[in-house]
Amino acid sequence: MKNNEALEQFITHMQTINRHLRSKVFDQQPDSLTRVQWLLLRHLNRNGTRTIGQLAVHLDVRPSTMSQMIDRLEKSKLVYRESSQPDARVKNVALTEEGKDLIKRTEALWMEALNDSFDQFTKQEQSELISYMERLTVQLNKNMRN
Amino acid sequence: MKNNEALEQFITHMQTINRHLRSKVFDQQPDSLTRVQWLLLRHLNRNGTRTIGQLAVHLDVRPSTMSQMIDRLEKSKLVYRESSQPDARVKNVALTEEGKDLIKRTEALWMEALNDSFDQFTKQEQSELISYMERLTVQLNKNMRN
DNA sequence: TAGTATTATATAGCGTTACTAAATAGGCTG
DNA sequence: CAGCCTATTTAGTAACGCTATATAATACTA
Repeated sequence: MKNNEALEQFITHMQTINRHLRSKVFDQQPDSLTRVQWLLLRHLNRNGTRTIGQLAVHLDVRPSTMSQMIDRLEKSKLVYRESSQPDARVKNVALTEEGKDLIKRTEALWMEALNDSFDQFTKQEQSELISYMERLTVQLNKNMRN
Repeated sequence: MKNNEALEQFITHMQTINRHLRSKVFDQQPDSLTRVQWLLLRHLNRNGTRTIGQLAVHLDVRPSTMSQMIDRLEKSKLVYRESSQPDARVKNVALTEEGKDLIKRTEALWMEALNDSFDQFTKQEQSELISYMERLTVQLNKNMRN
């Protein structure tokens, strides 16, 4: 198998799996959130309060984009902004109780479906897979710095 | 490592790596294409002519969305539609020469950057990683059918 | 074969995403 | 303190993505 072919297969699988991660069909939950909003809320739920800038970096969008996304989520009462210290320019974003409830309600089915597939691997296989991906992540992030 | 934690790490890495796959920063090419347009064009370049419906399934969007995306790419003279047989309703989409040129010009750097990271693995590791992802893909697609 | 149901795509409308440009306020440095 | 940089906001615009609807083509059934 030539290298280009291996890489191409990898890319294809990556894109396929990621579509599952993003798919609203996947979790089969009827709600009014967009895919991106859902992912953003989940990220906040898992990782806690984040600044606008951090969230923008995380999703690889401009801070202005993130600010406007947070506007809409604030309007929906799913997140709130609060000022931060020691830098008064920074705004932290956190989930409201309503936001937390929503994620909890909708995440379980999503996780379960992913787990159904992930569970086919042994513990060792899981570790190995994660190790590969971590190595890739590290290297890709390095390349981004160059 | 608890199962939920392993899965969470996997998800995080997946999302990080995929952001690289999608990032226009990643390929550092100045052009007027959006990320989604670029991915779509590349898909056509690699896989040849596809129907609107097929493309919609591939990107997990509605056919109407895809039709309008193709409208814009047709307007830019990067793709063209042509009727298909034996079903007269079906429209095939193919790259123009201009579209092909553009992808060729922009893809090399993108592939090279990915390869820089992928190359850290031995051939055996690559095969193993791809095998894991294939197993995941198959299982996830099965779950979608249920 | 006629009528009905289903399917592939197109079109329009609307909210969201994502970018750029510009602005404001805060922080840092010489 | 002035100038420069930074974090976020606001506005404008094109693209994305959905729903609703329409049209034409195909498939199915009595």
